[in-house]
Amino acid sequence: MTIDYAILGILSCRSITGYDLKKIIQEIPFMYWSGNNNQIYKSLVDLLDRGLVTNEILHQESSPSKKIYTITAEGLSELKGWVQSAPEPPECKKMFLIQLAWSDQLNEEELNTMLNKYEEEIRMQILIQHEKNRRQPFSPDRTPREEKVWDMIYENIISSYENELLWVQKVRNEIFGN
Amino acid sequence: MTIDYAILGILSCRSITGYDLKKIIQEIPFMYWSGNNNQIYKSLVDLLDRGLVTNEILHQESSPSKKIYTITAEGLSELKGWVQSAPEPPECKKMFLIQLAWSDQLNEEELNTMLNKYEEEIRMQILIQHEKNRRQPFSPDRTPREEKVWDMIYENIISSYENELLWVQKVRNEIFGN
DNA sequence: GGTGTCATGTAAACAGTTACATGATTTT
DNA sequence: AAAATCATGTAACTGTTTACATGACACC
Repeated sequence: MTIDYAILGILSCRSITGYDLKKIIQEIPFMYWSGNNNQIYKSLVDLLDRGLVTNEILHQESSPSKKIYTITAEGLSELKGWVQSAPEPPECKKMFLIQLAWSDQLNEEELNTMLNKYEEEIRMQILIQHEKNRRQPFSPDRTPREEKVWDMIYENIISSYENELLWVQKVRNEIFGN
Repeated sequence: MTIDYAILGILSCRSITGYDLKKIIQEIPFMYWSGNNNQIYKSLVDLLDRGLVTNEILHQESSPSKKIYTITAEGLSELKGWVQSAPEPPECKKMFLIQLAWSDQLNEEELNTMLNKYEEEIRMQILIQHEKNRRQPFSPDRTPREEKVWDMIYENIISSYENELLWVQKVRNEIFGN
């Protein structure tokens, strides 16, 4: 599971509880495990078994006990190994392309409405991204280089959406233009 | 299941067997259900039950019998309804961004190697896409407008990869430049 | 004689999401 | 008094991928 490496990465910056990991992963936009993410509890047990993390149980009075997870030396080298492993190409699920592919039954007005809705949706996503970046939920910032790298990651996401916007405009031009 | 609509769409162009559907879905790049895709057999049963498709069984001597699926009027209107339904934003899984996010353990050379590998991978994907387009595995081409739409879909995929290339170059510049 | 294609499917594994359970505390 | 937060987790479901099974035929 690749979420394992997302967990190891976050733990490489600071030791935290599963609950906090869950919130961070939900907030960081490029960690696409979006909705209520309960796989992390299973992953943490797995990482413990493999000796890549350890945990310290804090019993609190009048509140459930916390488990604070910390990455081990083996965890760090496992993470480093994965980071350097062969990168996969991006996998994009663009449902809209499939909808567009079968748009032949629609008249011009209906097709135009489709494109408008998509454009609006993309604009909304760009706003959401900017908002997420503004709130800065989590960023390691251990070194100036890392700071730059994280900036570039956020830029990647925004630029993907902006590229999509340009494309919609081109489609409209190509089909309805001149 | 969204693969249902991919199936309905293909059947809206021509009546074919499940086997052929499988091959077409595998070949069309924006139908991302990639590997050996056996869900379609289950989907076809489902679509039959819902009356969105019918099938005609051809018994062949000395060869397994074929089931040729045809879309019904209800299937066509179901498809039209879905096409016009609210579009989802693209969902991109970019593992590389997660790898990059935890690259702080690497030295400059190792980081540069990572970026080079990713750039190479993206270039490879662009080649594969162009090759797929060249072979033209399936395109409906029922109307000039549909032809244009399909061209734009292919352009979307290529342009996403090209945007990714530009981004890698920018990252390299931002981190190692000047 | 082994591999590949045609054509259907089943079974199992894995990944990811949603819903639910617990139980105390804090906020509205 | 109701809702949200803290903190852990389980169970069930959906979606996707991989592997396997069948059986005839064609190709090398």
